[in-house]
Amino acid sequence: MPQLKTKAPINTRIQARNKELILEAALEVFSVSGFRGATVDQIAARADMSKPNLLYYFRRKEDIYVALLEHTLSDWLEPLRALNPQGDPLAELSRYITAKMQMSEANPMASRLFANEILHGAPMIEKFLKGPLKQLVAEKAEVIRFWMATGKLSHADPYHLIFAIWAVTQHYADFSVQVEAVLGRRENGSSAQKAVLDILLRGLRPRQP
Amino acid sequence: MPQLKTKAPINTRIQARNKELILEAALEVFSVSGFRGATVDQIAARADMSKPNLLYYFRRKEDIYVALLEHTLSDWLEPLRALNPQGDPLAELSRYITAKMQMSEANPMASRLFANEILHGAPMIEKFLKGPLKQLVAEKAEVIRFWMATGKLSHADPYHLIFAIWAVTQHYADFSVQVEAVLGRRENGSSAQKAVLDILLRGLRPRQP
DNA sequence: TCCGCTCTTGACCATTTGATCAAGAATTAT
DNA sequence: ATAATTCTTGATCAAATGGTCAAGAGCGGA
Repeated sequence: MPQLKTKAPINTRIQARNKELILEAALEVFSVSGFRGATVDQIAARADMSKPNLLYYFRRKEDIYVALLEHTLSDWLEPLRALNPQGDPLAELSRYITAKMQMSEANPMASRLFANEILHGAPMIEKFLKGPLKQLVAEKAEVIRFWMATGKLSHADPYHLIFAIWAVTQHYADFSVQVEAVLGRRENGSSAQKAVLDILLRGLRPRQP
Repeated sequence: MPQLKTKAPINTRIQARNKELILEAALEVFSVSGFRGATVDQIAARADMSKPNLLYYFRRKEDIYVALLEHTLSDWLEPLRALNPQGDPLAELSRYITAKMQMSEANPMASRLFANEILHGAPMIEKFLKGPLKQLVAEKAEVIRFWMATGKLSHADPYHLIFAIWAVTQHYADFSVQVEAVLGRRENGSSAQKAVLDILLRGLRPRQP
């Protein structure tokens, strides 16, 4: 009797494990070399797997790349999502910036992966940028604008403030080679954190009445 | 009689013109695709030249890339070099930031070329980063520290302040795709300029005594 | 145990791409 | 003019690389 099994979309244990191994290896390779620069052989080698085996799980190189981006996009936005309109404005922004700095330090590879993708025109995540990201930023910019209107924060353009936070925090991951070359040493995460908080937030304290 | 001509290191008119054409084309291609992603064919096509002809002027793809980096590295530092210890601190920093924003807008391709190189570990310009760049930054950080010590600027870490300026100003060139996606339009250069100046400098005004 | 499905891989293929070469065209110097 | 030098290119090569295939190994359910 022909088994009418609904082509299980569920991963077997082996599939789950190997896909995870592949994504892990791919992050290392793509973040260093970019999409074009990375080779399937490199990824397979890092994942300790033959190339055809790897291509059994992801049929095309591009599929790995896209899966990787999707796999981390959501995490990337979490700190911004967590910005709480009811909280104290300076404390909320401070928490946001700190979270971003910690992500840069803990997972610079993911940061570089995105940086590379956007630098090259974001061909794979255009939809994401113009959709979910744009909407989330609009929402949070409104929150910031509200805080400013109520006098709890001095005035500044909320969008450009968010861009500045992104730029500065991700700089430490994306351009770490330059940062380390200029400082002549590996950067101490927490001292950079303090300095960045200070530079970005000091100007936002409301003037005393 | 055997011409004992000292293998003229001087470029002919044709050489000068064609090398310039090639570098111009190469900037467009490398800044979009990175070193690995760019192909010699693409560059040759943009330069309106056959591939062997291009390789007559630059024997290897890498030579074009290196020449391009060297060709622009110096320009890139000019605004920082121009920071004048004798000038008014806030005016000097303001001028520096404005100059960097204008460079980002006028020549985003050069900015992306560097961003890409550094993102990938700066294999070609490591020496530059650890030498000339490090030294220049040390010098200017000292100037900023001096300004702060004399009370003309409130205190902040000069190195991280410089990193923040780089990060924010170059963000508009390197991540323009994201900026435009989030804003839903092409960014107006001058409004970004104002916002950035405000965000970066407001906190540096010395508190009134 | 046995059967079907999943997993794994060596060998192979087609395309892309950096680079070479020899030969001819254009330019320059005498 | 003419010889020497510089410039240009079609043809071609070797290596790298994304992807395929068929055949076999391993695993799980009956």
